[in-house]
Amino acid sequence: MRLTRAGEYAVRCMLYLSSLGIDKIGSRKDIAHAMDIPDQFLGKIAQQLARAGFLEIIQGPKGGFRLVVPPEKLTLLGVVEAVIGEIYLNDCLLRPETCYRTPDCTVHRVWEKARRQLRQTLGETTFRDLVAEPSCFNLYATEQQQVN
Amino acid sequence: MRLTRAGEYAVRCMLYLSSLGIDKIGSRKDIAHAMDIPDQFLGKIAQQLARAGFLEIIQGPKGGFRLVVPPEKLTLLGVVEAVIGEIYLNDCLLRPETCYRTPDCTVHRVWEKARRQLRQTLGETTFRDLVAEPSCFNLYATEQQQVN
DNA sequence: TTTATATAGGACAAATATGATCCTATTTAT
DNA sequence: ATAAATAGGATCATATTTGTCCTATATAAA
Repeated sequence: MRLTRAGEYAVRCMLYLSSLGIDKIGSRKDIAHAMDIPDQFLGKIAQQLARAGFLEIIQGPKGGFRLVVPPEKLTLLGVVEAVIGEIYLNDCLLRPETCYRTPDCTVHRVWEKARRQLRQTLGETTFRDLVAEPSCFNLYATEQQQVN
Repeated sequence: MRLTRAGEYAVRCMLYLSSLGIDKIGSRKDIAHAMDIPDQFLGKIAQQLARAGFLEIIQGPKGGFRLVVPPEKLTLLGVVEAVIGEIYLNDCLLRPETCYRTPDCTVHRVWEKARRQLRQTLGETTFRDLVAEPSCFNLYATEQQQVN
């Protein structure tokens, strides 16, 4: 019941790009190094983030990733779910057909509430919020920014 | 980010025992059949629930499992965590040493809040609540009860 | 227009986690 | 004593996760 590495890496990547700001390209190698993400793996994750419409991938020399959604429109929930899929906390909610009396099952209702709260909390957190104050990783991004 | 089968089975097992009430023994086979849990697997899970002090395992003929905690003292959180371990939603919280500035990391704080809410919601739900109204599975238990 | 740089994306491999079963030992009611 | 029931170690099967390799493709710059 824990966020996967891929999900964690996605958040780091978007933290980096958010601190760069919109329209500025970060190379895959730079991001991978700064945020401690395996380079090739980051490529895969970026594809998912691109499909979700959060970043644009630029090929060729001077290529890399570019944020296309302003950080204040980008939520933690969106980024995480783009990579791990929509969050369900139990099978019962994901596959109601396996459940006998879904609508009024008490257990069901508790998990539904838990899920709603979780997605609410992640959903109301934007990357603007996250980058505004120091986080475990955005210090790397700012270092990088000064170097360039 | 989903509850494991083992966790789900543990909940079902405790639902059954809660509806039986304290001091009444349910055989492993009966529980497995009624709640649709693989018989041997249920054995393993029961061991964990026994270690957590939620049920007692009785060997020999007429053996089985017996609830030792009143359903109103038994929470969904307790049962789930007895089987899958304490809930953390990301590695960052589980292993703060891998994190560079744990205390004031913004990302960290969001996950911490999410975790607190989740554990709160699961923790305030008791098995008395769950058995009081119909759930996906307690109908089996009551059928069983009538048969015996 | 060629070359070098950078990512894309399919295939695949390794590691880990999960789900479940087999088998012998042990407990206990009768 | 015997039979019924669970314990618990070992093991297997499967799914998921985390990557890496390799060829193709795009593009900036000489």
